[in-house]
Amino acid sequence: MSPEPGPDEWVTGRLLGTAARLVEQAWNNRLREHGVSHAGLIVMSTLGRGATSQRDLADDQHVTEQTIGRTIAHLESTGHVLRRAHPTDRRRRSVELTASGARLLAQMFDTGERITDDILQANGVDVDAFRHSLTTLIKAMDPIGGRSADLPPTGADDGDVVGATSGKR
Amino acid sequence: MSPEPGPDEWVTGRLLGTAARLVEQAWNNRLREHGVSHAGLIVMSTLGRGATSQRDLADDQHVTEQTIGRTIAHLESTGHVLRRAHPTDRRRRSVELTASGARLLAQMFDTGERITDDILQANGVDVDAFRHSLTTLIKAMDPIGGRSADLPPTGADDGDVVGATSGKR
DNA sequence: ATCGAATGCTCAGCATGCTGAGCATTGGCA
DNA sequence: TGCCAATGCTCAGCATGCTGAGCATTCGAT
Repeated sequence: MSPEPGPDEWVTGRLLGTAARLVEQAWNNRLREHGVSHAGLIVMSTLGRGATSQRDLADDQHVTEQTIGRTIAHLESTGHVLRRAHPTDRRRRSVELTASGARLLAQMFDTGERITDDILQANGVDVDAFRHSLTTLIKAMDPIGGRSADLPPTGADDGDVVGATSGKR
Repeated sequence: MSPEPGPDEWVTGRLLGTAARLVEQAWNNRLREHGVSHAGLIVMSTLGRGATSQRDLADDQHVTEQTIGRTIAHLESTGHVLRRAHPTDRRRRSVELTASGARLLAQMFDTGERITDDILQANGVDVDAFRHSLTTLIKAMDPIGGRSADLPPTGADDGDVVGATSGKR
């Protein structure tokens, strides 16, 4: 018979999903006591570079505006984030960190949790190459091309992070 | 100390999540017309190797039994899968493919969609190394160690029914 | 200046994940 | 043999994703 999980190709997607889930879980376990989720932390880390609209956040995270809207609503309800009128465009809502949010972010920053990279390195995996593969895949598969835009360039060595796709659409 | 998206480590989890989401989406778009989700397809592909319990499926997919239970309920409601009493253990429910489910699986098998690997290869990424990195990460992070075990090794022989392991399309 | 398309956001509804609780069956040990 | 922990599954409830629809604002072309 066919004791195979399917075309070889299927394996990659499966592994990707499992790995992402495990990493997210690990983060959530560490973040639970602070009342924030992994998704929330990522949003907050982006906001740490300055206020933006939900639209820009959605593009940056590669999720829909509905999803980002709800996540932000949660962050807002816990007081980590604030939504106010956008200075020039009344359709938009400007999102920014509150003092409490900034404090939490800084705290997480300091602990500098290393959940994945140490494990990879300890097992002889080239982390940079691994990240590059992921970035390549994302760039190639992203349906909305390079919509994410005017976030300030990330200062450090993370060369080609997702959000770095330039070119406002 | 600069406008960074967080410790460098954060980037990996972010990329992983985004990539997994994009791949899942791509699959779902292709599977929608068949009334199956990516998660469902993966379950079905495992069942293609023979009936098992929900417990074993959960371990195999690295998700909780509650999650697998609901996914299977959906597959059952669309007639792709069947649950019956387990032959020896009345706590368990034996899950197996129906004729319709097997047909759909074979069909997806034949088309042999290549969503990720071609892209990676076209961009000079070593797919095997990429998979190896993912597997390493999963093995190291999996909280339930090696509970998923008694399923036949995935890569075994190749006298498969529809012979679509690769090379197609 | 006006009208229609594009854009930004929200609500409603569905699917996958997870945790927490609770029920039935098994299985090990006194 | 009898009892209690472990195991397999389900229900309830929450969070993140997505699609589809609908509303308000802005932009662009006439």
